[in-house]
Amino acid sequence: MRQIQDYIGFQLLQIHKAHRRLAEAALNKLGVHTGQELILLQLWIEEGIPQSQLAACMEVEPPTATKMLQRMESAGLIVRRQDPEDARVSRVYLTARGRALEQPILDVWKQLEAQTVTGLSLTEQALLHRLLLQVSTNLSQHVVLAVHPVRET
Amino acid sequence: MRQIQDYIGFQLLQIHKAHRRLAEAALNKLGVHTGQELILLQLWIEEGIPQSQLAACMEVEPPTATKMLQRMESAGLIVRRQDPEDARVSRVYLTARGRALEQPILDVWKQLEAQTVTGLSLTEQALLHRLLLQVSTNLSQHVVLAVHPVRET
DNA sequence: TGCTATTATTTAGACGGCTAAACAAAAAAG
DNA sequence: CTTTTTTGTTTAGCCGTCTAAATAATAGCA
Repeated sequence: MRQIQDYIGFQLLQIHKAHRRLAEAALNKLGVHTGQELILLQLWIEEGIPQSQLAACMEVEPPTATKMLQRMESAGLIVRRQDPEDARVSRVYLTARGRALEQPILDVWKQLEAQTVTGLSLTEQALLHRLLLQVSTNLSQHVVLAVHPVRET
Repeated sequence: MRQIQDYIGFQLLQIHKAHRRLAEAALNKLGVHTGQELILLQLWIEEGIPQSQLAACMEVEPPTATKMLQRMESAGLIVRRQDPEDARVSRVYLTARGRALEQPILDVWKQLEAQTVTGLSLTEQALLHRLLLQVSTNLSQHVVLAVHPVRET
């Protein structure tokens, strides 16, 4: 049987862990946690969007967004204000502190990307990107895997 | 500037999320959570290993292993027994329930892998594997990324 | 108008992951 | 042989992630 270590799926798991480790270390120095920078990234593009939309474009469930935003608000990175037209929606805005993180965080991502593709030619990078796009598509189909029943001996 | 969506690092993040989603859905039906199956995987190879070693080969910190094993013990998947020779180490053993999960879980992984590489030729799969190996190596160097100071306006 | 969906957010609680600090037992040093 | 150091595990507490259920406010419909 093939070793689990040979599975692409397993490699992706390990890579993700390593990638996260490096990102976390760098972002912590800026007072941010991995994941939060993606929220900021969206806000730098479009400030004041409803948090439901923020959750959607991050592909995260609403409760996850709620928690993260609560923490980011406590940390003084963002503020939330109720929409005057629709009292249900809460819109998210940057603070000066949140705005000031744009360049440093983009820089962290840039360095991390450089580290990630070290030793790969531009051709290989493009190829990897294409292959990962296919994988991404494959996994986004929300198929239901068959699960064989457990027969206890 | 390059969009963050074009970064290999960002693709890896999304892929991991999707992969985890599918794995979690399938494993839940077997009464297991993602991550726990990797512990079982190791135990099917080598039962009775010290949990420090288990943590090491999963590349996870000791407290993480402790928590997971506590839950898995509550769930009746494993048991932990103190080593008689060295009272510090706790060795991990499978229960019948944990042993019975071997085939179903391997099957889930096999299906998930098939889903992952759908549409890729064997050549492309080998290529992807090789490229990911390089990325894995790149990210395993525990370099320290430079972090530019934040200048608030 | 008033009742019923529907929609946006939050709370509660579980899980994987981490760091820092406590704890216990064995090994090393004096 | 006693003290100090090292090693293995655990506790506490934080963060991201999820699901299920509660809450609140708008929109729809009779």
